[in-house]
Amino acid sequence: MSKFTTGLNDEQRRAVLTTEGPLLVLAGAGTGKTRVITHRIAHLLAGGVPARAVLAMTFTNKAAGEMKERIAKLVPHGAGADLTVGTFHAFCVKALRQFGDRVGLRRNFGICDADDQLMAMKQALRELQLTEADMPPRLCLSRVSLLKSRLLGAEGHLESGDQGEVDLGRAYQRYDAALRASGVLDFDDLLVYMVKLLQDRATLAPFRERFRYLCVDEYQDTNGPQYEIVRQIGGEHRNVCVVGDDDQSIYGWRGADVSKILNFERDFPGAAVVRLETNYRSTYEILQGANAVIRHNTSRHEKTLRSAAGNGEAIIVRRLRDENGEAEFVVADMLQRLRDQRVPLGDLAVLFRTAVQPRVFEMQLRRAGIPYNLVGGMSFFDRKEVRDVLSYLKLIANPSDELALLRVINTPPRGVGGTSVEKMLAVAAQHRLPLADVIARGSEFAALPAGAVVGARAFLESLAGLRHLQTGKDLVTLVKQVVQVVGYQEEIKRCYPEQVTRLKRWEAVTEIMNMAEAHGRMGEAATLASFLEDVALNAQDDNDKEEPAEGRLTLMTLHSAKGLEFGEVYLVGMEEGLLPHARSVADGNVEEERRLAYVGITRARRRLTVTYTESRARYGKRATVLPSRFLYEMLGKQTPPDLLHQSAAVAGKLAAVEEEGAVVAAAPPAPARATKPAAAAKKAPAAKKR
DNA sequence: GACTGGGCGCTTTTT
DNA sequence: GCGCCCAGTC
Repeated sequence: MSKFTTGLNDEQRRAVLTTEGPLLVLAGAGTGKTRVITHRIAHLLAGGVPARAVLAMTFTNKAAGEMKERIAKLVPHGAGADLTVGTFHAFCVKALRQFGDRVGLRRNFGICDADDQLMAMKQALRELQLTEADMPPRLCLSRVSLLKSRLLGAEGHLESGDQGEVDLGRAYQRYDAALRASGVLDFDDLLVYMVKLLQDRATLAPFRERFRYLCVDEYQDTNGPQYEIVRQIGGEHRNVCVVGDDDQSIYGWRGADVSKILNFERDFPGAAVVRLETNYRSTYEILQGANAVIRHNTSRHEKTLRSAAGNGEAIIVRRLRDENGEAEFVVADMLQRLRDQRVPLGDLAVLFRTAVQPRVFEMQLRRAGIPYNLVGGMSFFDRKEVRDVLSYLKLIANPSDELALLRVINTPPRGVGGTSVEKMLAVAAQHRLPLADVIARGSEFAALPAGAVVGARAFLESLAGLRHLQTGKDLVTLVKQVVQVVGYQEEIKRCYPEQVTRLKRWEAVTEIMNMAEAHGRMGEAATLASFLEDVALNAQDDNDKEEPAEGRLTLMTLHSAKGLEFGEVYLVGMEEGLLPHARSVADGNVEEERRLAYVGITRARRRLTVTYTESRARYGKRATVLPSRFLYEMLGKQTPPDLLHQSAAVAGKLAAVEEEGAVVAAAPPAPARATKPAAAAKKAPAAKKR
């Protein structure tokens, strides 16, 4: 026995005590997953395992932070200091900084974000003379990312008979070449290069020797390279504990591979399996609804959530006329809960499928004067000013960062327009020189417009002049000087005549200064490079901390709700076409949508309200909509076959439009509709007239 | 080279 | 219905 098992149920205890050999913990929503992981690690340490032998990997910084914090509370002061707890990406960056030269990386490689990726891809497509119509950059990027997340290179596509596929392969190659030339890696590369690194036995051996106990959180979200990293490091001693819930796998579209958790017992023969099914979060009624929905998925580990909390209120289902009515109802209901039931604001959340849905809710909430927090949306780091200033900094840290250079080469305008940049790039390609060198030696090349060269060169030289200010104590000075040297404040004034927007924009710039100041306090270890790395890897988190959690209600997508819980949840837009999303229906991904619905339902502790509408404005047009099949499932009803047909027809049309020209056999024509969508709602208890 | 309007096309977004 | 891209003007 161990003191770390007191207060745990039998299954949790078994998971904590099973320290040797492979272990799969299937942790349903709200079953105390984090508790098990943290107690298990504390138990390992108490049993004499040195902290430095433990490697725990998560997908988010938030999860990593929480894990560290909770372990620290369990073990004697300082005993957890040598644990390696972090995201896969952070772990890989650290390893690659140390050994990256073995796989052809520079020590000071940068990490590029989504925006840089898009720029690189656009550049690649331009070079290949592919128009955006032939090959939309975003789509191309997501396909390349998907390939990387399966550890696939471009080769397979280059030999394809299909021109589109060949183009994709070539774009993949050009894109990668652009990143390499800039000395940066994208997020997928961090994992892919780590796998490459571990392929070398001599490099792998010390990792295996050191990390004798592995733990992976949210294993259902593991992609190809991540799995490979776990398999390589843990493959010999096999002390690999993975924790996750296949029913909450909602990131398939970006490469997460549920089959990894479904096949764990095959991949690690002899694995112990623990199912955590006692839910400490929600009422019996809510879990009934959740179980009833998820039961309809076919490929899953069988699990049924049991409520430890006992009975509560029935799930409330409401049908509304349209999205405005939906928002009105929800906000009015919330107001009533706040006033009459004294429900704290922080206990309330509205969850939705798509980013356009919250708009009407925001309007209503503002009108009602209720403070809310919209999670997601544009992040601080997506703002133009932030991206611009960070690009200057990236250029100072790494003069060959061509992506950063291209972004700000004419910001503020310095006479280096698109045509000039094109010419410079052409010269660079022709002479196989970095863009920065072409600019520096501009006068040697007759083909270049003199004015543009002078402007670009002056810009690069002024940045180079600041390169000496890179240490921790000078980070803030550096940012201030950069902003001053390029004249960014004036640029903001020029672009935004309105005082209010101007101030907001400038605020973002000063916020970077604050971040630099905070980072500088790390002391000697703080450098410009470490600052940029921190920003790249922790961007999302810094966004989160802005939220004054209490005293605001939450609006967020189902995706961002995973892992959270709220006293009272409004799951809105429970309609065919929205949840499940029409696109997913068309692609045959209804099971992942069902998991999304399941995630939504299981966020609620004591009260769940599900709403759907009769009509909804979509792409500016109003259309009649049907209640979601998941609603029927949740209520234990047969989904009308009609509804599925109609939904498939709508989805089919969408797909046909998208694959223009392709002969897509649309679903059979919708039968004469006669379903009464209200039927489901009528049965639902507690539906009250407003 | 820098600024304005018409046209198109749309999920989700841990790092 | 909104934003983003490109094409057209000054």
